[in-house]
Amino acid sequence: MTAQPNLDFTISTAPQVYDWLRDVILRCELPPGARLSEIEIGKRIGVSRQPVREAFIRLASDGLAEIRPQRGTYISAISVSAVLSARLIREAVESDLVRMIAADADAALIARLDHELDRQREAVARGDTDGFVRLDDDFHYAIAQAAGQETVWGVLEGLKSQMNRLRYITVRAFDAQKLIDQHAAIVEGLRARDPGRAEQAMRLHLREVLNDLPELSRSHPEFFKP
Amino acid sequence: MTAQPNLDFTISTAPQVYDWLRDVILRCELPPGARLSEIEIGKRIGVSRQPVREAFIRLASDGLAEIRPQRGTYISAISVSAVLSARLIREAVESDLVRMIAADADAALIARLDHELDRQREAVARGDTDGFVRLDDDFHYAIAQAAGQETVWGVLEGLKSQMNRLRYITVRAFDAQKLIDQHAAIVEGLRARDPGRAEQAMRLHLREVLNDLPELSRSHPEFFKP
DNA sequence: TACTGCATACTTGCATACTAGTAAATACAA
DNA sequence: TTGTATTTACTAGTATGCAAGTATGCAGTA
Repeated sequence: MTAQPNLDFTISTAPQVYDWLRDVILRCELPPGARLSEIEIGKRIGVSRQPVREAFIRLASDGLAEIRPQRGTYISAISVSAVLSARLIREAVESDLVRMIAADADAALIARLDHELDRQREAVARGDTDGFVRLDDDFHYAIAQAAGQETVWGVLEGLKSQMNRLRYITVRAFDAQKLIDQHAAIVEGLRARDPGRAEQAMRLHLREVLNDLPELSRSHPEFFKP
Repeated sequence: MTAQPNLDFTISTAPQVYDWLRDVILRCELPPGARLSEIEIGKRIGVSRQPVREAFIRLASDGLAEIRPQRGTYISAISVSAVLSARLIREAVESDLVRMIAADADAALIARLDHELDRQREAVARGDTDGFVRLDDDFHYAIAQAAGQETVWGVLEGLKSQMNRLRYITVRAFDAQKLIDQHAAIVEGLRARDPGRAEQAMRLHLREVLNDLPELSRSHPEFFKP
């Protein structure tokens, strides 16, 4: 973790420090359990303790950091129960969303989703893992948008933060082709205007993480907590 | 808003200030749009700006306050889209939970929920509105608990914060009897071990707020934002 | 009366000094 | 060598001072 944020001193620095640290944590450049220091980070980016401290407070309220008074601040371990909760909530919500739009899925929507599938295949073909992760998000956002529920997607994004770190400590490269096939199954359900089929495809897709989580938490117990 | 928090100076004051202000805001003792001041609140409870400021930062990241640099800090207006999103998420998640437990709802669970219904009827009989609100939460928590998803309920509680304020600006007293009947319908679905019936009863119940929201936002436009 | 410009009194953002609590290294004794 | 007391370095929590942006009221002008 040597990189620095690009600070714009014409606007408040504390939120910029927060955005930077959040990104660093979610990418596991600072691994769970790593120690943070107000002074050390302040020195590195050229500000006092105060803005760094305010960033820590927000990270702690997100569950991404843990402030132990008079002891130190640490990157939170990944909470297995938080991951499972976020997954369950995603499944419940996104299966409802896909059901809502299935009945009158028009050609424009199907074309949009088919296009997203093409982009996903291209990313996998050129081995662009980070790009695929972004496109995966784009696909799910497109469905929320079609349901007119962009705000709901915003809430889900917040919940996903714990799950995000999982991708970076995966033992083996995750099977992007499998995920694309599952996306395609969802689109097929929509193309057929079959709510039940689209819903089941979505549920199956969002249960995928359940396959990897036990193995992950076994092989990296130091990164997890109950 | 004349009350003061009971500060325990053996532990950090900033989180106590946060808890107190959050409670005050959610009970609408400080209405949406009201102005907060670091100095003024600090003086009132006998601490400096710093702990108050840290409380403001957390409230802002919860969406309950809005910090306008060099201008002031204000209680956030109730976001209609946030309320609608929280409602949609609740419906999706809780209908899934009730479906999960319907198939093997045992006598102990039914007895527990029947008991909750009795307590709700008692609260209404003695006109204890605040008590009923708490019991309403207890009922839904009991269902989450039966599904082994206490953590999920914790997440939902965070989302509900925007909805909480609605209860306190209701034009007319809300129809507690109607809500109890809806709760009872959910229990009937569980007693019959009928997942579909229990789910539909839960969905109907959680759509109730949709009836009041338009009227509320029309009659108190100053408390709402899109 | 209506408008402009400025003085003034606020606000939050940031830096810094100080306090108190923790933990680890060290000195010392058995 | 082992166990204990003490010192020391470090942490976050709080208070406070200063800087810079904003709103407001008032004086002066047309």
